Amino acid sequence: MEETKNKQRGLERLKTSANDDTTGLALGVGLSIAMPATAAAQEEDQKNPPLPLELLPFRPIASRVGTPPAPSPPFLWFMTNNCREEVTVAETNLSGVVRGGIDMNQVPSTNEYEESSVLQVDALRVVDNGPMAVKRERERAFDLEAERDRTCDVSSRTSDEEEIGSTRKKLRLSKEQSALLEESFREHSTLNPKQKNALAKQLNLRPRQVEVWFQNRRARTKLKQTEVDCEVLKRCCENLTEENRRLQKELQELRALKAAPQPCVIGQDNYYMPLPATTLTMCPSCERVATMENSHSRSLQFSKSQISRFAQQSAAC
DNA sequence: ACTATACTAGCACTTACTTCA
DNA sequence: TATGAAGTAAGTGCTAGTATA
Repeated sequence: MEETKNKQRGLERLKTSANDDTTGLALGVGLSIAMPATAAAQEEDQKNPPLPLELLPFRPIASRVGTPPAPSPPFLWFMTNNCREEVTVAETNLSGVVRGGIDMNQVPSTNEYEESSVLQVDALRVVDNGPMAVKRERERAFDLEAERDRTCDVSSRTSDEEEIGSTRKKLRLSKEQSALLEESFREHSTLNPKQKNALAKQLNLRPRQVEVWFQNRRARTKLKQTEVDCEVLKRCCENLTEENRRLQKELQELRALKAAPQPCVIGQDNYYMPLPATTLTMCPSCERVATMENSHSRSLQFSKSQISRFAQQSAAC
C-alpha cells in the first residue's frame, strides 16, 4: 500500500522533472507553480546566506499534547508542564546526549533517563528514529526554547503550552499575522533561516510555525494553479471536440456527395455541380472544385476531366 | 576523483481542528 | 442546536541536492 504510493510519487516526480520542475504544468497559462528563485531573491540569499546549523544544547523542555506511548529508544521527547519544570538533559550524564549537542548515533537508554535524578519528566514520547524525526525534535526544542526566551508570560503563549492534558488545539493566526505572512510570501515564496527567524520573532510565533505556514501557502498556490490549468484544459478539450464533430460532419457530407454524384450542368465556359454554393466552388485558375475555406488543400477536388466523366455517367443513366 | 553516508529543505499526503452556512 | 463542508495548522514520510569523511 505504502509502497504503491511511493511508486506513484516517484513517477510523479519523474514526470515533473522530465519537463521542467520549475514551470509546473506546461500549458503556458498563468503563473508557474514552483516559483523559481528570482534574481532578486538569489541576490538576497547571497547577501544573507543561510545560517549555519547551530546544534543547540539539547534542552527538551517541550510540553506537548496527548498521552505519550510507552517510552523506548531511540529518541525521547520530554514533556513538561509549561515553564514549571526546567529539564536540561545537556547537563546530565546520559549516553547518547552530549553536553552542548546531540550525538544521534547513540541512543540513550530508557533506564538511564529513569534513573537520572536530574530529570523530572511528566511524560516521555517516542517518535520514530529517522533523521527527519530527530531533526524535528530538535526543531521543537529550539522553537520552544526560543519562544520561552521571548515570552515567559502566560498570556502570549500559543498552542503548545495550552495543550496540556487535552487533544491538540489548533492555532488560528490573527488577521495581522496572516497579513504579514501574506505580504512576506508575496516578496518571496520561500524563506531562508534568517528570514524565517526574523519573521517568527516579528509575529511572535515559532520559526517552525512560520515554516509550516509557508509550506501550506505554497501548497495552496499550487492547488489553485492546478485548478486553473484544469479549467483551461477542459475548455480546450471542449473546443477540440466541437471542431472534431464539425469536421466529421463535413467529411460525411463530402463522402455522401462522392458516392452519389449529382448530374453536372455544363455551361458555356465552365463546369459546376448543383451543390450548396457555400460548400464547393471552382477555382478559376486551376479549374478544380474545392471548398471556400481551403480551396487547394482541404477538401474533395474535381478536375475538369472528372467532371466530364460525371457528366457522361449521368448521361448514360 | 570517486564513493558512501549524513543532513537538510521542500513536497505530497494526511490528520485534526475551527469556522461557517 | 446539530451537522457537514471547507479551510487550514500541523504531523509524517519521502526524495533530491549538498556537504563531508
